Amino acid sequence: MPVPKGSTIDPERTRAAILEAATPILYERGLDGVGVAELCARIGVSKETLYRHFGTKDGLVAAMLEARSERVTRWLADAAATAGDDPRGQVAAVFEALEGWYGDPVFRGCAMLNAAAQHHVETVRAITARHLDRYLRLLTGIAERAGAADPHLLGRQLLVLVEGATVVAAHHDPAGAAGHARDAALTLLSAATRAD
Amino acid sequence: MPVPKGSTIDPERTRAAILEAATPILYERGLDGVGVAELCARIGVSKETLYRHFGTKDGLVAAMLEARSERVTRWLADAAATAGDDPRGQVAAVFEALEGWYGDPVFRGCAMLNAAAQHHVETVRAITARHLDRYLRLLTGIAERAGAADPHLLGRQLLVLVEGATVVAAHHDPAGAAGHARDAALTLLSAATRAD
DNA sequence: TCGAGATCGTACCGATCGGTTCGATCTCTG
DNA sequence: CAGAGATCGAACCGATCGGTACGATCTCGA
Repeated sequence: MPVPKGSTIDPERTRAAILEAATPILYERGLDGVGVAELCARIGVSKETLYRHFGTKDGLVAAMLEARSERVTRWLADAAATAGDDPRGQVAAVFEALEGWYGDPVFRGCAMLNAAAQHHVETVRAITARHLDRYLRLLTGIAERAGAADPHLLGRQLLVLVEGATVVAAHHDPAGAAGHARDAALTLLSAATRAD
Repeated sequence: MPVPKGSTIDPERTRAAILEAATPILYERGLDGVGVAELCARIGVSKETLYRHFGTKDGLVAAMLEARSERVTRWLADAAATAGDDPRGQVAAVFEALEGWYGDPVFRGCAMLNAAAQHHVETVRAITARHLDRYLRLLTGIAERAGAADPHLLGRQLLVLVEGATVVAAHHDPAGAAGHARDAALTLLSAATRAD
C-alpha cells in the first residue's frame, strides 16, 4: 500500500509515490500516449489527489522530468567515478554505462528529448536544455581533468557523442551505438591530449 | 491555385500539393500539435479530399516522412558532392550544410526523430530507422572513398556525430553544435586514415 | 452538351481528453 | 471522541479529436 489514506501521515510521501509510479509509465507510452485517467488508475491514486499535488498534467510532467534529469546525470557521474582518476577510463565508463542502458528492454531514448519533441511547451524545453547543460558540465569536467588542450571543446564534442549515441541506439542500432561512440570519444581524447 | 477543382486535371497533383503544404505545418507544430481540421483549413483542402488521398492521418504522416527523408538525404549527399573528391572537404561540407539548417528559424530538429518520439506507431518507427540507414549509407560511402581503415566503423561514428549534432542544435546550442561535430569528425577521419 | 469524377463546405458522430466537483471514507491529532 | 484533512471513486463538463456523410459545385472528356 504505497499511498495510504490518512491525513497527517505523509503529505509529501504521496507526491513522491505518484512521481515514482508515473515515471516509467509516461516514459514507456509517451507523455500524450496515456491519459490522466488511465495514469491514475495504474498508479492507484485518484485524479483529485494527483491534481492537488501537481496542479496540472504538465506540472506532473515537469516534476518528473526534472527529477529524472537529476537522477540520470548523477547515475552517469557515478559511473565515471568508478574509473578513479584515469581520464580514459572515465570516458569509457560513461559509454559503457550508456551501453547497459541501451540494452534495457524498456529503453526508449532520452526521456527529456522525447518530451521536448512531443510537448512544445516552453517549460519542457527549458528542462531539456538544463538537462543537456548538466551533461555538458559533467563531460567538460572529465575533459578538464584529462588535461585536454581545449576542455570546453572536448566537452561539447563528448556531449554530441553521448546524445548521438542515445538517438542512434533508440532508433537504429541499440547494440553498437555506445561502442562506436566510445571509440570515437577515446580517439578525440587522445587527439586533445596529445597536442599539449 | 495549387489545388484545382476539376476531375481529370490531376489526380496526382492534388496529392503532391497536400503533401507539400502539410509538411512544414506538421514539422513546426508536431504531428499531434495540429488537428486534421485545422491542417486542411491551412492547406486549403477539404477533409474529404485529404482522406481520399491518404486514407488516414497516419497515412499522410507516413507519406510526408518518407518524402522528407529522401529529400533531406539527397540534399546532404548533394552538399557532400560539391566538395569534389576531397574526403575531408566532403565531411566538412556535410556539417556546414547542417550548420545552415540549424540556423534556420524554422529548425526544430530531425522530423523523423521527432515523429518517432511522438507517434509510437510501428510504421513511423520503421521510417525513422530507414532514414538513419540512408544517412549511414551516405556517411559510410564517404568513409570508404576517404580510405578509412575501417570505413564501416567510421561511417557509424559519423552517424552518431550527425545525429548528436542535430539533437544538441535543436535543444541546446544551435550555433556551435555543427562546428564541434565537424571538428570531431575531421579528427576521427584523420585518425582513421593515418593508421593504414 | 452531358455525365463522370474530384472537390468543397459543413454538419455530424462517437470517443477521448484534461480538469472539476462531491459525498463517502479513512487516519491521524488534539 | 470529535474534527481536520487527505484520499477515493465516480459522475460530470466542455473541448477537441479523427473520421464520415452529403448535397452542391466545378472541370474535364466523350
